[in-house]
Amino acid sequence: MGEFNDAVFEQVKRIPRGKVSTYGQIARLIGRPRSARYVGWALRTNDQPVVIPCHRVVFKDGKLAEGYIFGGDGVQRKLLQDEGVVFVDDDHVDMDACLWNPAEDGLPGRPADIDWTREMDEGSKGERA
DNA sequence: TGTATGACTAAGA
DNA sequence: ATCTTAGCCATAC
Repeated sequence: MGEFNDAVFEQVKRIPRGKVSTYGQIARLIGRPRSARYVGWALRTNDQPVVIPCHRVVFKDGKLAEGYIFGGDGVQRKLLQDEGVVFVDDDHVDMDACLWNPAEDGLPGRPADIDWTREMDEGSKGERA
């Protein structure tokens, strides 16, 4: 395994029930803002249902990954809905209401006024409008 | 060893 | 909304 994978799982496990995160958001949290793609790869190689709530990780636009491995089509959506996640249609989570804000759950040293819902790249990291 | 390949995302067409 | 391309990590062969 590697630090990258471990860091991914560490962050995914922090996603609270009823909320979702995105691949890109996880990537930024572990300091690899350009590696969103490999977050999915990490989860792929270690699907531990329940222990690691990877069903709470979705696309930035709220869409669910198509080739979800847990059990097939619709399973991920059902899991999320059971947790209280709201869907705007069959394939899209209501990101406006359900996107997890990492700065909200007592993370030390992280200003609460950073807008984590916005994409950031290396250059603008930590800056606010 | 080297290469191919993915549960992504932003930007441009 | 859909399609392409670049970016860049861990694995499988």
